[in-house]
Amino acid sequence: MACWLLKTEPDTFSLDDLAARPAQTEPWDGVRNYQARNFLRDGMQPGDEVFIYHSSCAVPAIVGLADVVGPARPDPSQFDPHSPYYDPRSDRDNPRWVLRDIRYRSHLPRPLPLAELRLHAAQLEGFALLQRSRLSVMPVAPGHRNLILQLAAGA
DNA sequence: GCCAACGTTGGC
DNA sequence: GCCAACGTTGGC
Repeated sequence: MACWLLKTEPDTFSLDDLAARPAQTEPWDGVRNYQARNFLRDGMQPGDEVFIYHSSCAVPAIVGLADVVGPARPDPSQFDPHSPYYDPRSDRDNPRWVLRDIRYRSHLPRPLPLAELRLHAAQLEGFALLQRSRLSVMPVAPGHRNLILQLAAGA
């Protein structure tokens, strides 16, 4: 079972917001980057594990865990002219953008700040989050996943 | 608020 | 198909 990381701006939608949703589940919409889209659409499987990361905030950090629920499906916001995610060039018969439904699992024992992850850069080599990547959906290698859980659980 | 990184757009 | 200009992300 694969592991992923999703970025979100907590001012817009936080882990707490996810936990407060009906069925603690939210359509993860608004992804408008092709590489991220491909991970969402082609990489993820139902049941996969997801780290939730808070970006563009006082302490950017990995804050919790969630699960992928069900298959990829077209992101309705791409067809909504009033949505900030509207894409007039997307074709209804061949939608360009997809979303996944994401269900809350847990908060980490403590948030794990990006600055702290950087202290372990050697062990996290290849982790897209540390390479100033603008990717909002990225894979997490098993070894990296275990280290993250270990750090969040420990000192 | 600054600015570096970097993905996307569009002229040629 | 190249690549410069542009816009956005996101840490600091």
